[in-house]
Amino acid sequence: MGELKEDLCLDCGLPAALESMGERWSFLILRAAFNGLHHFEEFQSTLGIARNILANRLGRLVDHGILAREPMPDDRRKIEYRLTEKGAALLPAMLALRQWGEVWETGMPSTPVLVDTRDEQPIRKVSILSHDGRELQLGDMCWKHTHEIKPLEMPRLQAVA
Amino acid sequence: MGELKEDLCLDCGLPAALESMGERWSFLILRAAFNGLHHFEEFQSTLGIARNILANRLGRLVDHGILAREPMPDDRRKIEYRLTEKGAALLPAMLALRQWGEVWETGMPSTPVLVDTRDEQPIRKVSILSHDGRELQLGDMCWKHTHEIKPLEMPRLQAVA
DNA sequence: TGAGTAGGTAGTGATTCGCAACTTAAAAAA
DNA sequence: TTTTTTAAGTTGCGAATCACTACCTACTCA
Repeated sequence: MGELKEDLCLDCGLPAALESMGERWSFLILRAAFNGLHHFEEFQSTLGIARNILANRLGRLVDHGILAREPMPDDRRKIEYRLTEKGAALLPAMLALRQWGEVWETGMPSTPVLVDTRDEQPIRKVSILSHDGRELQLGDMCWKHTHEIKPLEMPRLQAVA
Repeated sequence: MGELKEDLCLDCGLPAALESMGERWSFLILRAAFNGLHHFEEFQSTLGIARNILANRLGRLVDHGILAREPMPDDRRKIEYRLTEKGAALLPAMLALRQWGEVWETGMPSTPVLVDTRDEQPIRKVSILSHDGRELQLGDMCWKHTHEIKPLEMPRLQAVA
């Protein structure tokens, strides 16, 4: 991929994120991992991905610290790929994309669905919230440079001391 | 791209979403659109993308209804690409991915940042919330099939009638 | 009418992709 | 112990996609 102009490359997490997740299969492999798959052959037969591409993508995800690669102690041929903390942190992005696909492409809810273990109720739609918890649409927001942002005035209760 | 096995292909919005957004440049073009860019040359000079690839991606995003293509009335050479409702709905996914990149790749906040127009405070981190608003981590959730989910018992106030 | 500009196409070589066949090392079976 | 099976890759090859440069075509403006 060509290089971005500096001001769009250095200061935004998106190109950085795409460095590891910008390839088509990466998301699907990761989704399978979130669904509890751990082994090469599981990914391969479930996704129908070519073996060399799968090997390449798993390697890349491991290189980026998104998956951890570990031979199983009881059968050292078996390699377990499991999500790292960094990989697990991609869940909101994955879900947001999946939910978008449900609403705007397939028109139906996906299965299976993530539920809160506590009460088995489905999670909310991923959305954008203001600092005080209101849901925001694109029209409710604008772009500011970091230095333009004023710290929030807190109710000064324990302040002065 | 090869075809997925049916049970992973038909019932999930993610592969559907990747059909339009699975290519590397798509996210970056869309980010530029969210940042207020509207014209071919703006995208080209800002992103440094090859012209034919840009033309191809813009066309594809238009085909998928994510961008709308409209010649400007005052100068009909000029074409305006603007986000459709469907395109704007990708913002949570884009932000989630960008925030992930900030935390796990660049290690610094991106600029510019989205703020609530009302109070100019930055938005919250995109996260996963339970139906009643608690923030959930991966360990707090599990997968269920749709038919296994029981409707939530509501406090029966106006129920019986 | 001629110059400039916005938005694209065309040609070309490098890279990536998907498929099938092969490899390697460990485990299980005989 | 030898043979077979299995998990996880690697290799080779043709097809598709990519990026780079140059060219093209409307339309506008002087």
